[in-house]
Amino acid sequence: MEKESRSDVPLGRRSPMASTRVMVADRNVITRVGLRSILERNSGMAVVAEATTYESVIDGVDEHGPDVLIIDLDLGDDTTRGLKLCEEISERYPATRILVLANTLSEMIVVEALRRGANGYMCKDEVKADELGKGVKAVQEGETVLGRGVGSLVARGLGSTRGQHEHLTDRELDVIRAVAKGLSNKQIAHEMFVSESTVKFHLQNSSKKLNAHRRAEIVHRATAAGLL
Amino acid sequence: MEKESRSDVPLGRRSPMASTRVMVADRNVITRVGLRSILERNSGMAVVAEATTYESVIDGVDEHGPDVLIIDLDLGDDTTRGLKLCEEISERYPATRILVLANTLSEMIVVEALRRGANGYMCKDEVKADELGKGVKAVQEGETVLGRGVGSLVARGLGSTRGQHEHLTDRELDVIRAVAKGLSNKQIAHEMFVSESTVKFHLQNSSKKLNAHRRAEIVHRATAAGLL
DNA sequence: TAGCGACCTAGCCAAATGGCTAGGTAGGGG
DNA sequence: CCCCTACCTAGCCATTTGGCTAGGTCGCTA
Repeated sequence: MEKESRSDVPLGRRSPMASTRVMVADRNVITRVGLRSILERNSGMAVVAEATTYESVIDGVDEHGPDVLIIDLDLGDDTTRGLKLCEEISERYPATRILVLANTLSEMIVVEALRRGANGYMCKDEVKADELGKGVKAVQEGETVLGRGVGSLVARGLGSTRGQHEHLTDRELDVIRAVAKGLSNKQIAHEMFVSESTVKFHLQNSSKKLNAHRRAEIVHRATAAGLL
Repeated sequence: MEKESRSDVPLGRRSPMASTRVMVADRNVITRVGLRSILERNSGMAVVAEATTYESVIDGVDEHGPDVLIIDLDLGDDTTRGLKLCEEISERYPATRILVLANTLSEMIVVEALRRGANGYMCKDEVKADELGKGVKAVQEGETVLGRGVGSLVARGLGSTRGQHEHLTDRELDVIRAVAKGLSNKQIAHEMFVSESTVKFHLQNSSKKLNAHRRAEIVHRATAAGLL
């Protein structure tokens, strides 16, 4: 509790104890309660707000101006919305640091999140209790924190020549979702009111972006990345 | 299905306070802490043991003889091990009721778990705090509990003529995992030291069991079911 | 002992896919 | 205005697939 650093933080909002004010965004009650318990008990932090939907995150940040927002990108059916949320919050509320707490680990999502303003990324299943408090503190102080497993994953990715994740377009995702349902190109074409060629076109592009060579692999990677 | 019986509960083990003794098996610290907090605070239950690996679950049950074991089937890389664990515990320790607390919802897994001795199935992301306590109590008293979303899922499945989930064999899973990696039948055959025909054979069988018609769909369903 | 399930192999054929080249439009931003 | 992106379409051809029938062995259990 001996930090004060950043003078651009709205001091009026901070408690006299200068304890870190945290907001938790996660649809899972158990996780919310667990985080609150761990953070407040062991690290002397205060969870000042919770959110369970994409809509309510912004409101919570706006109202409570937390030092750190701990967020699970998957607050509904679409992880990409979580990514957009990171971008919006880091732009509109630069005083609030963002620590992503994910269920799954995907290089693509990690990189994308950091690129859009997240200051840390941890994996729920890997993290240990004491690392959480330390991570939050570090993020608050401006560091970039990568939890267990995350760091090595990203490092491996950086070493592999390609830095092009250029996310899938809406149309590509539509096609991939249809492929996952087991539809043929012809069926997908019919369902989307386009020609079979177009479907193949989108799939070819998806293949390149995901670095896959077979539709089964495309589905697998997209699923693992939480894009489905 | 409404039953009321429940005079067959082993009273001898219950504490004088009649408080429920719970064991939690989950690799995720946050979930463990959250469950403990919710159960002990709101429902007057006691979490007497925790486990984070398949190996330690049996030991914990044996040593503490909990009334209810709350378990996430995915305690490592292989959900099927969680299923086997259900079977073993319900056989060797019939006094301990099993409540599965899963991350994902898949009809196949739910049915399989219940068939192998689980007494309840809830989904982490759907369940509300008060439902947890009630669910644990109900399970302890011999009821079968299906959490939010789970019940309707199973009901839909039962209505749809087919009750054949006959789980995938080891070999079939091997093939599916290879398919997910984007390998062709030829490559898989080579990797597994069998003929291409055999690979096709396993895939045909997998298709029927999962009710899929394309390898992409097989991968998707297997993934959704947590078999990957 | 017969039956069953898991496993393995072969061959056939229509259909689907992957990988490519080579075009087109519409909208946004420098 | 031009460039870039997302989107859409066409055709070609080798390879892969889906779906089928028809065999075989092994080990377990009724």
